[in-house]
Amino acid sequence: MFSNSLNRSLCGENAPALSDDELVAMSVRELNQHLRGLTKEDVVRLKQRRRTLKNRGYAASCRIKRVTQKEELERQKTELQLEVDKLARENASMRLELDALRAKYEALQCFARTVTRGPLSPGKVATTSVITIVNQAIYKAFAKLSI
Amino acid sequence: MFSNSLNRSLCGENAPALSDDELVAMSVRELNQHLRGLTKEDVVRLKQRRRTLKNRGYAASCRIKRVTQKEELERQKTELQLEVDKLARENASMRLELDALRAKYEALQCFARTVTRGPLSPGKVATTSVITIVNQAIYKAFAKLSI
DNA sequence: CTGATCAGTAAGCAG
DNA sequence: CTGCTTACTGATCAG
Repeated sequence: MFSNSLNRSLCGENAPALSDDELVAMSVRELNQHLRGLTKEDVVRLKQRRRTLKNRGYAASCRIKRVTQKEELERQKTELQLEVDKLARENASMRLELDALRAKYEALQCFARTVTRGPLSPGKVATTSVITIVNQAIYKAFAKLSI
Repeated sequence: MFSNSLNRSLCGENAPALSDDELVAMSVRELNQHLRGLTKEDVVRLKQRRRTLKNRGYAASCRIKRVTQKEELERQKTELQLEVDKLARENASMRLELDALRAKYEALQCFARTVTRGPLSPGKVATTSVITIVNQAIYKAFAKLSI
């Protein structure tokens, strides 16, 4: 907002009349060297100008930090949303798998119960026909289960 | 930052010398009434003061909005994190259930295959002993499966 | 014109 | 003192 190139022309006296960039980048030791032979008032003025320039920079970093943190927050939010979606998909597919398996298991269990219902007793029925019945049941059920 | 209560005492002349709060809350129509009989310069000054006061308020809302949005973002992030945790737990328990059911299913399937291995043929083995073998196998396997 | 936002400034706090 | 943050201000932009 302010022109740095004007600083030199403003001080026609001695001292190279530091630009804003030079002044703000200067170390304390360097600054003290440039302070030699200046009025106490000028020293205060120069130090205040330096402080103001520094503040300008601090304010800028503060703003940058603020937007950076906001972006980081939004990034994390997006990441979490993706994870939620992924887990939800896994969840749904597992639920389907579980239901399907439960159905298959129950069918197989049902068949097994059929096979074992009323333990086969020899002599009660003609054994040959019992065997035939068992075999038929087994083939029918297992075909249905595609075992 | 500035004392509003001082405004009245600063203008000893006519006009009640509006406080900041009054000036900023005033409608344009009300403002025009207070503008009667003032220097063109004073009118400009008063309008500028009003604009500055308004700006002060705008800046405050802007800051409030900023922190509100940040808090909202963090709230959403927390919410998503909770959902991730919940889904992950559901996921883990379903995976366990699925594995357990798969094991049970495979055991039952294994038993079923044993029962049906080499379809029973009458006459090849004494039917009575075949039936006994089948029953034993059934009871043993089903006991293990706790059907 | 009104409201919102940006960049600069000073005040004030913390290290 | 240095660095950061906040409130205020004027400039500027959008509606």
